[in-house]
Amino acid sequence: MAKLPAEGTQARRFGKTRSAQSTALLEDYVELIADLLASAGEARPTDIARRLGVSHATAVKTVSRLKRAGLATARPYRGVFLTEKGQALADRVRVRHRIVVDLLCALGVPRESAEADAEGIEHHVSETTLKAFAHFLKVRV
Amino acid sequence: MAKLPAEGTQARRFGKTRSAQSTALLEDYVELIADLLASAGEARPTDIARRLGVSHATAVKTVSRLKRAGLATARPYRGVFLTEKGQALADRVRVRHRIVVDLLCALGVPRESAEADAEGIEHHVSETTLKAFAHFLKVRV
DNA sequence: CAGAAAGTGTAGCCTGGGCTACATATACCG
DNA sequence: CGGTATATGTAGCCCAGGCTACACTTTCTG
Repeated sequence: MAKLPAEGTQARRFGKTRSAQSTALLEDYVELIADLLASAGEARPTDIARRLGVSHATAVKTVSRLKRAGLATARPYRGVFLTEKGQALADRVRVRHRIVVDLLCALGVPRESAEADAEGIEHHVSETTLKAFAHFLKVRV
Repeated sequence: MAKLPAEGTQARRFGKTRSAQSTALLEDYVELIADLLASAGEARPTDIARRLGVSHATAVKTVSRLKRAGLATARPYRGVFLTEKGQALADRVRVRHRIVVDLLCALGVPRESAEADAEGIEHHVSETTLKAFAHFLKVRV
């Protein structure tokens, strides 16, 4: 609408959105694995699959992608663990998730919706935006 | 942490996020096509491709998915148009996009980042959350 | 401690969304 | 009006991320 952005700008944004999507899944897995390790002491493919609502085969396949990406380690029949890099990512993701949920709640979104939407939103929140969220929460709540 | 959600809840959220991703692209296309039709009078596959930063072949393929989904019509070498359904979707998407961008700006996110992040975020904002955003913008700005 | 149950892994299939390469259609001009 | 440049469409490839089916471990239990 009368905006007519220089075509390169929009293209760049879309590219970024696309690549964000490819890492989103890995972030979710890493976050969940960290959670399972912390709460249950182990992260088994079946647990992961159940929590994510996918088949165990899908979970196994994705875990092998995590390994390829250097985020996790796993030995057959012995559960999944995070590498340092994976753990660091999990920490970052958890912090970001909290902030997004808190922000939505602060804006009046009911807890349940906030949790659900945050799951999708969080992967697209840049550092800059995250800082703005955190700042808003600090001064405004 | 220590949350241990009933496993079904989280699974449902992830499922929703996944399906949101599959419609996200179609929403982007529809929005862009509406934009091109409004500003240039026509939407050609090559323009779409350029704006989205993909090859024209990809654009053509996706347009055919839009057709299958009943959102667009296109005749060979004659450009792309939206069906009523597609136009309605475009309108909804545009409104949502505006609200998300405005909200981010209201929270102190610089315009440039707001536009970029909104591109990814908007597809995951539920009706409920969108209403909360709109309400916040009304009372608070 | 053997057999059943539960978990794990592998293979093979499908769809979406990218790409390049090539062939065809349209449009623009000398 | 013919030829070049641009746009369009098609084919075929790749990878991610789902799935089911099947085979094999591990664990639990009578």
